[in-house]
Amino acid sequence: MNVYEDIKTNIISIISKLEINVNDIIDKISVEPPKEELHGDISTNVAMLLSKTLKKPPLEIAKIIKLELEKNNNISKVDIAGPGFINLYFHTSIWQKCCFYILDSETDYGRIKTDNANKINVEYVSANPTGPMHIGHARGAVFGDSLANLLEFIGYNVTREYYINDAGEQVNNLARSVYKRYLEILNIKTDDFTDDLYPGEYLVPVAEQIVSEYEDKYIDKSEEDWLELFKTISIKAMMDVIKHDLSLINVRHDVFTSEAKIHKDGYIDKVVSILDKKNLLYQGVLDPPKGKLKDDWESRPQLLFKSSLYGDDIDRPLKKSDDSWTYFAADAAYHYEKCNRNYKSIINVWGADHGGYVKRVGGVINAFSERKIDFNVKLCQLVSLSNKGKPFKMSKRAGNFITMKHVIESVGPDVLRFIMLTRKNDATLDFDMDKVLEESKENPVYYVQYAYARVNSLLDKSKSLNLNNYKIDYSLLNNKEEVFLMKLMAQWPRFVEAAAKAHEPHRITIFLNDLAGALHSYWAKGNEDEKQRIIIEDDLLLTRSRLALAETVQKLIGIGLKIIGVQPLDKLN
RNA sequence: GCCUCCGUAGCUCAGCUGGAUAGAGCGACCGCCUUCUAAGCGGUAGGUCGCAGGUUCGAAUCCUGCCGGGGGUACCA
Repeated sequence: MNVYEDIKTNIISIISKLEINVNDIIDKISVEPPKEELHGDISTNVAMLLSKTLKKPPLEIAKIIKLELEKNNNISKVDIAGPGFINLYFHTSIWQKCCFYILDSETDYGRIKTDNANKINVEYVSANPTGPMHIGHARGAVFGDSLANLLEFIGYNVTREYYINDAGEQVNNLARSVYKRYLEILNIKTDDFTDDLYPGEYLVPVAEQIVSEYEDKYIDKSEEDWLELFKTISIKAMMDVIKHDLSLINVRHDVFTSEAKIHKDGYIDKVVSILDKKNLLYQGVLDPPKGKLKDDWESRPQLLFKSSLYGDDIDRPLKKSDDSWTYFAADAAYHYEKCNRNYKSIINVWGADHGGYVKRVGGVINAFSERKIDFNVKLCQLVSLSNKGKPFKMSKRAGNFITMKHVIESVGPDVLRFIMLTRKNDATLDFDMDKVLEESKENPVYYVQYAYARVNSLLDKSKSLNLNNYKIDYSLLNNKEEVFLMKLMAQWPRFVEAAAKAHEPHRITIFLNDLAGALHSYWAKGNEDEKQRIIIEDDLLLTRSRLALAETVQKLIGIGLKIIGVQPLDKLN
């Protein structure tokens, strides 16, 4: 049951009797609650939209539509206001009906049945397997996972994917770093860690594992003898760490794709020949970048992809000066492989520092799919971690590198997940580890969880009252706070759908915050006036009905929390 | 230089893809616990939506140009 959708259908059927092409304006028709309460329950702009095509003033069109809408039994009053808005007022019974539907329905309110053909791929996290995850990775992980949940909720068949960057120089450096730790454990002197290596302590256990298995077999061997083995073991160990950390915040993936395998399976050659056939490759010389020129910049011809045809600033190289493939070449191959899996839509969740990469990957996807696959990159801006207002300056060198695991251990997975979704992805986010645990409205997580828990305490309290002997009667619920709650919940389906289509899971936390606030207000009325309490022992029919409303709110909060992956709490302390 | 994101109350930010008189929390000030959980509620004060143009019935929202801040700027991943 979706009141807004029903009214839109009603409006469309009305205007389709007029001599116009409804499809032209169907997406522009707004059917939404007006900001101003005085403007009714639902407002629509349809008369203003039709004004141009019908060549009549909006007010005249509004009058015609008004007459038709007045035939709808749920509507108590239709007003025409301002430049041509049509404002609808509903009988309270429709909100009561909707509320009953939410509570009674076995499926989650607002959920749309899965359409298996509607395949969508969401790639997120994809942290390099060179070390544990930090707070920035956490944002991408939570955002991506919640977005995947959200898309699933509105009926997409979602594949959750992780791209493992297990090829190239950085994983060789990982292996070299582990080799140094290996020598250290065996008391063999080595040089200090150079800039390109990973000095973190977290590699020591990996080296210990190798020592216990192979002893000193590799101490005096040359790199080519141990590199592959060390690399394989280290990458696996790091992926295990990452997967474990992700499991702590309930983030999971369906598919892990290995960059090394993309190389090995010959996808790059395939892609190069496809792009070449489409006349999108050439040998060329790039202009030096403007601004500060790097010391080692040299002008030379190289194999380039015509990404500038797809909105990129310049064409992008596929081969390095040593004739090996660039990261982009492998990434192009990876996305080609992804495109072959029949997704209608591909979403990549990246850190903002990869922003410059969007156009070229979009370019190859458009090239492969003939622009048929909808490609979206969601960039998550930086997270600045602080404690009691003082920013943490993180540097791997100084050893004050704060891992995601550390944050989870100090604030818990629910707080971490919720806070990560209190801002939209393209705004920077301040994460204060201390503030986030405060017992106040400063902390939106508990504000929502408290609302959920409060309903539980009502349920406990009411157990002895044998309320099941009474039948829920929502028509008893018509005071201001009650109707407000019901109207707010009726908006959920359109809200959740809009959030999913905009790829903005943070809107769920905002909705939950509003809903929790409305419940807290309702509750507080009972502090001012005993008759406004939910449990009233000498009116059990009313108690039963009010309690049902509270349960409905609780149920909807539970549905919303599930999308953002936060556990509801039955009790707060 | 170029690309990109951000700029809304003292602070941190929402604003439902163009709607009517711009909202919330924190901070400030004033109230509410013999009460279903006060991690809560109510109220007051606080705005040139960075600036200037443009698009139209209508702009915080879309376009252009500035100003300020973050990120990115061949051969890393």
